Amino acid sequence: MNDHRLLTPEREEKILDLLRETTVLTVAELSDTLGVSPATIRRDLQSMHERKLLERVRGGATLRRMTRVEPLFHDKQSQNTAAKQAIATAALKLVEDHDRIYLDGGSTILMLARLLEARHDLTVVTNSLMAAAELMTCEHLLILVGGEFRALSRTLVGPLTTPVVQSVHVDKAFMGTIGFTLKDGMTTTDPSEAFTKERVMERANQVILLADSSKLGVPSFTRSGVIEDVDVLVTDAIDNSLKKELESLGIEVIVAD
Amino acid sequence: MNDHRLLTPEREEKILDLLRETTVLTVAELSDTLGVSPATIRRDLQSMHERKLLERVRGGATLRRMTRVEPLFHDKQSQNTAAKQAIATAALKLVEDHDRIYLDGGSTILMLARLLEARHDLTVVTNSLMAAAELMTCEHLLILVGGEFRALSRTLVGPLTTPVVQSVHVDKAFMGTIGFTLKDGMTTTDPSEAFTKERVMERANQVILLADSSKLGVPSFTRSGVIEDVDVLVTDAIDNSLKKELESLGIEVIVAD
DNA sequence: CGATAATTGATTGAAAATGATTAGAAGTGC
DNA sequence: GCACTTCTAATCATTTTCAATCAATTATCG
Repeated sequence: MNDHRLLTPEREEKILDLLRETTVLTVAELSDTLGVSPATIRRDLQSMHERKLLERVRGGATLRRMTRVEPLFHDKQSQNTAAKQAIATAALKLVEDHDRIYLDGGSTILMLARLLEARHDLTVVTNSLMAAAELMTCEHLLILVGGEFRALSRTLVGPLTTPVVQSVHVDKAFMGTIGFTLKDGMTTTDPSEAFTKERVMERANQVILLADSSKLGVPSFTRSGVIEDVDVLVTDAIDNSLKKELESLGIEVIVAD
Repeated sequence: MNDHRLLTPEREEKILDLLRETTVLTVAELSDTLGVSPATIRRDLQSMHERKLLERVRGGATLRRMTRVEPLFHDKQSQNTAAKQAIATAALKLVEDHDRIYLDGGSTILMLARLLEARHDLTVVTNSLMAAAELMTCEHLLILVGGEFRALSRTLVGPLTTPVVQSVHVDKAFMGTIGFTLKDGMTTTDPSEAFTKERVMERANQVILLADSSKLGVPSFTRSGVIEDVDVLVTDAIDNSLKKELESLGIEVIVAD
C-alpha cells in the first residue's frame, strides 16, 4: 500500500512506535526496517534527541534513559585529586554519628560527602548541588539552603540563602575556599558566595576548613571570612612557619597523608 | 527477535536483572551469558559501580544492600509519557520570555523544564532537584527554595521552604499534583509537600496546574490546595461535564493533543 | 518549467568500544 | 612465609560507530 518513500515525520513516528515496543534499537535495525541509509537514521536520531524525544546511545537509541540516569550532576574531574582525597579522608574522622554538619561547595568537600555513608544518622545542611546529589540516596537527613544558583561552583548563593542558614544550627561546618592567607583570611572569587560563607560560619559551633596546599598563601578576589573564624584547618602539606603561626592563633592544623 | 549485538544500556539492564534474581554473579558467568569478553564486563561493572547501581566484589558483583529509591521515580516517569509530553508542550506556550515562574515537582513538570530552553531570560524558582539539574546548564536565572529533601519525589519540602518562597513573587506557578477532584481540590501523599505547595500558590499571580487525565477525579491523601487556587488546568483529556464545571468556576481548561 | 532549498546516501577521518595480552595485585592453601 | 592460582587494571590492535563533507536526488515555490 505504501510504496512511496517515507517522509521524515512518518519515519520519526515509526521510530518512536518501534522504540515503545522494544525500548532499544540499533541504527542498523532501523535502517533495515525503514529502508533508508544509516546516515539518515543517525540524522533522525540526533534531531529527535535534541528535541528530547529519545535518548541516544552508542549504536542506536532508547527511550528515556533506563540505567544511565545517575550522573545528573557530572563531576568535572578536578586537579590535585590525590591530595583532596587524603584531606577528605582525614576530615571524615572529625564527623561523628548523629552530628549536624554543614557542607560548603568545592571538590574537596564533595569527596567528603561521598564518604559520609560511613556515618549514621547525620543531619547534613548544604548549599552545594553536587553534594546534595551525592547524598540524595543515603540515609541521612538532607537539607538544602535555598538561593540563587551559581553555575560555576554549582552552589546556591546570595541573600536568599540567609533565612535557612540562620534558622538551623550546625555542630560542624566543613568549608572550602579558593585562597587562604594570614593577612586576608579566606578569599574567594564571587561576592555572593562569600556572603553565604560568612553567614554559615557565624552559625556553626566549629568551622573546619578543607584546603589543599595550593590554596595556602594565595589570595583570591573577595574576603569570605576572617582567619579567626576557622577552628580547624585540614590540608595535605603546609609550611612549618605558617603552621606555627596558625596554631598560635588557636587553630588546630591537621596534615593528611 | 532481537538478534543484534547488545548495546551498552541493554547489557546494563540485563546485568541488573540477573543480579536481582541471584544476588551475586561472577565476571565469567556474565561474560558467558551476555556473550562479551570479561574485559568488557569488568568495564561495565566498574562504570555501574561508580554510578552506584551495584556493589563490586572480587570476581563479580552484587546488588547494594539498600534497595534504591530510584525505580520509584522512574516508574512514575514512564507512565503516560505521551500524555505528559503533550501537556508539557502545551504548557510551554504559556511561558513568555522574561517571565518569572515557579516549577513544582513531578514528572510532567520535569518535561516542561526540559523545554524551557526555547525561552529567554526566565527567572525559574523551583523546589525540584530534578528540574534544577535539568536547568543547571541553561541561561536562565535559577533559584532553589531551601528545605528538607524528600527522596521519593526529589523535592525540597517543609517549613524551611517558606522563607524563600515568601520572599520571591512569581508570575506563573506550574504545579503538579497526585489527585484532583471538585470536592477536595488538589491532593497529594505527603503533608510536608502539601504545605510547600500551598505556600507557593499563595504567592503566584497565576497558578497553572499540569495534570494528566489519570489524576482527574482521583483523590489522594492530604489536601495541597483548594480548587479556587487554580487559574488554568492543562490536561490531555477531560470529561465534558467536569470541564464545564471548572469553567463555571473561572478556571481555564486547556486540552493538549 | 526552472531555480533554489532540503533531503538523502556515500565517503572519509576521528572517536569510541571491544577483545586479547600482560604485568602486577589479591586471595588461597600449605 | 612461600608458592600457586585467580582476578584485576593497563595497554594496544582491531572493529564498530560517529560526525562532517560532498555530490546526487528530490521537493518546493515562484
